[in-house]
Order: sequence, then structure tokens, then C-alpha cells
Amino acid sequence: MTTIHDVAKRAGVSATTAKRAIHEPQLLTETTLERVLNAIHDLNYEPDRTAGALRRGHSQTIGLMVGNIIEPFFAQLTRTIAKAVHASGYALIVADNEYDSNLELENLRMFHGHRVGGLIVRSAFGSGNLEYLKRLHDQGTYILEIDNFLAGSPFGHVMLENAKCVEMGVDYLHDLGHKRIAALTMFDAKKLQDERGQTFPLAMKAVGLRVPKTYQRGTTLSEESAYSLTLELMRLPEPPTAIFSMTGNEAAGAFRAIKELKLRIPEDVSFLTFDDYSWTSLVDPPLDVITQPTEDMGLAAVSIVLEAIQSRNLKKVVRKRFPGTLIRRGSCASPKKQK
Amino acid sequence: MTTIHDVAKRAGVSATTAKRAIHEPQLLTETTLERVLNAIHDLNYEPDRTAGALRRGHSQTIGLMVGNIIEPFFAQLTRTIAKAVHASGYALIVADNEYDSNLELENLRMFHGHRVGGLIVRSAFGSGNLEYLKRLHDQGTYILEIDNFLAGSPFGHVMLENAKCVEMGVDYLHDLGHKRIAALTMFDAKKLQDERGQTFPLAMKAVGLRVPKTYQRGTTLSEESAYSLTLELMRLPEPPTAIFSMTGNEAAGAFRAIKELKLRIPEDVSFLTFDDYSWTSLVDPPLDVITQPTEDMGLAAVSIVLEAIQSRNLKKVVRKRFPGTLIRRGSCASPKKQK
DNA sequence: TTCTGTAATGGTCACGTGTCCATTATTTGC
DNA sequence: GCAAATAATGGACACGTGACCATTACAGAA
Repeated sequence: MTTIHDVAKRAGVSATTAKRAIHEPQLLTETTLERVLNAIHDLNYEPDRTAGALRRGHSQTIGLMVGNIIEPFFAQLTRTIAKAVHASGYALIVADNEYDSNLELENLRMFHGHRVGGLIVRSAFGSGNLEYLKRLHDQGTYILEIDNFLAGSPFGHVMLENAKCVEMGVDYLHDLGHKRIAALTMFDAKKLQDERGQTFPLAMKAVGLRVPKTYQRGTTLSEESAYSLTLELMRLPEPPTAIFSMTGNEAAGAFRAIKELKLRIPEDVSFLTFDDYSWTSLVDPPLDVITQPTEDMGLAAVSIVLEAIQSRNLKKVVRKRFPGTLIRRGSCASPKKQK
Repeated sequence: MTTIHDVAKRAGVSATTAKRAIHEPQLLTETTLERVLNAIHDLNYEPDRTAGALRRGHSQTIGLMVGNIIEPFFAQLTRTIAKAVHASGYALIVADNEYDSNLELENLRMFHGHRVGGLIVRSAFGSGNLEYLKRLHDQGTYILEIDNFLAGSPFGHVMLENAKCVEMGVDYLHDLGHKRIAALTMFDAKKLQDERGQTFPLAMKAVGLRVPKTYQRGTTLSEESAYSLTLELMRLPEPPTAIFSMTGNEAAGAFRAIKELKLRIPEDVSFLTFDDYSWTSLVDPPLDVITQPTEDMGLAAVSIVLEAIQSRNLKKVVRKRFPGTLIRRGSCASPKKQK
């Protein structure tokens, strides 16, 4: 394995000087610098970051824990974050918790073992791992939550303006004349700290509507559970005239169910969902969506984390919110048109 | 930072004994083992893997380089691989090359710097980085290609039976009576080492058909280029009666173009694509697809890489192929029905 | 008891780097 | 032309671990 000593030898300088060519090139003579850089190039030298990490106390590595990499929201986030992280010379270690606290804990241990400098985390529900996150922080890892945050969390976060978005959606449907609106979300909201689920009943109340008990059944955020919940909702004696899906993932299941019931959108039921996934504009009719500035959120997260690490200010807490945008494509209409 | 020495002190044993509790517990007395494990638990000790990596020569880390994390095929692959890798106590560092050799090289350097033990790579086209991969291998990283492989590559790979799948697709369309079949793929096949693109003309020839010059225009594998290519193809004086998309990514663009031209599937044009992405069964009509056993391929890749690393046999070359499956949903029909 | 073999535990060192302090070359001020 | 200041380079050491060798404890055979 080529080391800095090999480089130094070939360039005819000391190891310290060779190191400076990498970290503090302005301290070297032009000719010395060139000699070292040539040696680095000739030998294909690449500094051993595992050694650097040992000396420094943490690796030049950022951990990213998402809910489920397959969901386009997280895939997009991962990609944006990976790119930004690499641009700063850091590596990105990725894991997903599958919304499960136990799996999450295992992955947190893994991040701990690798002494990641920063951790961007989309926590599983349940907040069981907040203590471990605090320990990680005490031990030198900068923590930033993304997309949601744990109750009582002392850490910063980057999030969508969930409440405003839900209000926007409810207002939109209410203005169209809908009274029976069902949300696909987790309804056990107090315990689960899901802003969208928590806001929905409040937003309904604000426009003078209420959520029937029969609509208050939660999903587990999966496509399958949204599918079966939608089937049940639409078979009620008084089915909703509009369905408001709180994630793009659930939307796929709900859409499938509506198609299967041979219901027409928007004639029989209006459909609105979070997340502008590519399929939402390919289906018939194209769907109305509330889209998130995923890329901006990812870049913001990386810049917050790297700034904190590089300034060695692990105590800095940044909390940032991003607005969503409603895109109308024709899947929501006035219920008067409905039979 | 808690180290093994702190653990040893608390357990009243030497550091070496404490280490054995982790690596060779069978060598210790039951009571000694228990004392050490308790100390580990009490102190929340997590071994510093950066130190271990320095000593061992490589980190307990696998690198994964994919084309584009956003594409569901790679997202699914990433997830499967991440899970399997974590289960063996390794971490996964992820990067994507965006099909660009320069970006790929930067990421390879990053992997090199982190001394990854293994690398699963979906190379960008152009094979410009084969030399760097060979150097990485000489230096101690086990390399496995996935989804494609570079011309002249000495490494193992895990791939779909691309030729058989293309033949299957062409046979299917030919049996339905199609003569004018257009493929959405890269047509500069010799240079670009794309099995699907290379096989298509051969498979056509095998059933007595030929590919008109006007159909021999390539895409860049992106949704956008497939969109514009499809527009052009369908506006030809003799447009194809069937379109065969070689990736799910391109299928989205092509489908969008067909919809925009108000053409009906399958009445006006039949549509067949690789990759069973979730939207393909949501649109109207649901699409006929050739699906890949993505999960199996990911698991196979991880097991090959970990086996090689753990047996310290970096020279082992494994080449494994997986079959694709044709799923018929109604987007392909006999051209007789077409106007 | 004494010897021998094995089980159990302890000690030492190097991995390659980043940081700090020390030394040598060169320029500046008078 | 010489001291003082500054620029440029060199040397020493510790980070926490895994690998290897060394030592001690103990059981069984004579």
C-alpha cells in the first residue's frame, strides 16, 4: 500500500512536507509543491482515511438513515445528499430503518462504530432511540433530523411545512365544495408525532368540517395498507367524496384500489396526494399533488451538517422549514359533478 | 471516547482479554466473559472501526456505485444490498456515477481513500476507469460488477440474461404479428457494450425481420431522450407498430410521448418494456413488462463479495446470470387490430 | 511431590495519519 | 554586514485496534 512516506521519498522531501502539499499547500515553495504533487500522481497515492479518522477522532463520513430507500422521496434525498457530501470530500454511509426502531438501533450502532462525523436521520416512529442519538452526539457526532423529528428532540431538523400543506390541501378540497374528506395517514397521531396526521382534523375544523369516526382509521404508511383502507372507505354507506393521501407511497395503493372499484376520478371521487412522483402525471387522470422541494431540503441538510462539523460547533441547532406547492392536474373536482 | 481499555479496567481484566470477549469469546471463562460483556454494556462501548481498519488494512465497508439511485431498479438494489451488508456487520458506502466516467473516477478515489473491502459497481459506459478498478483490486479491494460489465474486465459480475430476455421480447412481438418493431436503447452498441442494444438486431434477424435505418437512433438512457425519440419514431411515414423499451426509465418517457400523441395502446401501438416498476401496473392499460429478480441479484452480489473478503481470496472470479420473466398485462396486441 | 500439557490471561507492537514543536534556510531592517 | 524576523522544512508522537508472542494457572499422570 502506498503511503505518504513513499510519496515523500520519491519527491525527496520529508513526510511532513508531503502532507502539507495536501492540507496546507500555501506553505510550500512552488517547486516543492509540484514535486510532491507529481509524486502523488505517479504513485496513485490516495490518503488512507481510516488512519486519518483514527487520529482525528471521527471519520470524514456522514451517515444517512432514511425510512425506506425505495420510496422516491428518500431515493431523491439520498441522491442529492450523496452528491453534496462527496463534493466536500466526505463519504456517505446509507442505511434504512424500515420504520422499525430495533433495526434503527442496530444501524445507529453501526454508525457509531464507524465514528461518522455527522448523521442525517429520518427516525422511525416511537422515539425509542432518542437516548442513543444523544449519546452519539455527546461522543462527537453532529445529529440532524430530516422529514420529521422526535418528541423532545434537542437536535436541529430540516422539514416540510407540514401543517401549512395539509391546510392548503383541505382548503382546496373545501373550496371545491367537498364535505366528506378522508385522509390516508396514521391516526394515532399523539403517540406517533406525525404532523400531517395531527393537523388534518384541525384543518378540517378550521373550515367548519369534521372527520367522521368511520374515516378515522390509520394506515401504516405502506402501499398495501393504503390499498385496503381505501377499499374499506369507498365501500362505506357514506363514502368520502375526496381522498387526501399524506404520502406518495400510500397514494399508489389508494389509486390501485380506486381503479379496482371502477370508480372514476374525479367524477366519483376526488384525489389529492403529497409527493409528485413521476407516475402521478402518467396515470389517467394525472393527479393533483402537493410537491416537496426535496433537492433544496437535501442540500440544506448537508450544508448544515458540514458547517457544524467543520466549525467544530456540535451544539449548533438549526431548524429549517420548506414550503410545499400544490400542482393541479385535474384529479380534484367539485362534488356537484359527482353522481 | 470509550475504548477497550476502559472496558478492561471496569471488568478488571487486561485489554487483550476484553478484546477476546468480542472476537473469540470461546476462549474465556464464563464468568470472565460475563464481566466483560457487562462492562461493554454499562459503558456503551462500541469498537472503533476506524482503528480496526487501520490495523487490518481495509475497513469493514462495502462500496456500492450505481448508475442513478433514483431509478427504482437501483433503489431496490441499494436497499437489498444495504440490508444484507449490515447483517454481516459491514457498512455500505453509496455513490452514483450518473453514467459519467469522470464523476465515477472521483467516486472511485473516494472508495479507495476509505479502503473499502469490496466494491459492487455498475460502471458508467466508456470503460475509461477499468485501469483504476484494476489498481484498486491490486491494492486489496474485491471488485464485482453488477447489471453490466466492462469490455475486457477481469472481474466477476452478477447480471440479467439480457440476450435471452431481448429474444423473448422480440419473439413475443413477432408471434403477435409485428414486423415494424422499434427498440429504445443505445444503438452505438459496439462501443458501448450494452448487451440489450447489441442483441436486438440479432434477435430481429433470427425471426426474419430487420431494423429499418430510420429506427436506428439511440437514446441516452434518460426519460427525456426516450420521450423525444418516441415522438420522432411515431411521426415517421412508416411508424413502428410496436415499441420495445430496454429500461423502465426510458419507458416512462416513451409512455408520456405516446399519451401526448393521443395514440392508443395497444390499438395504435404495442408497448413492451424492461423493468416492472410500480407505475407500469397503474397506468391504462397496464403495461407488459420483462421483470428482473432484483432482490436475488443484490443478495447474490453481497454473498459473493463477503465470501471473497472473508476467505481472503480476492482472485476468485464469479460470474452469475439471472433469468428475466415476461409479464403480460395487455399493452401488446396483434397489429391486425391496429388501424 | 514434580513434571507436562493445556487452558486462560497478559503484554507489545505496528498500521498511516494529523498535530505540535523543532530546526534550518531566507529575507528584512538598520 | 549582522541581528532579528519570517519562510520553509523536518521530526516525534499518539490515536485504538488486531495480530502475535509471552506468561501464569491449573489439571492429570508418574
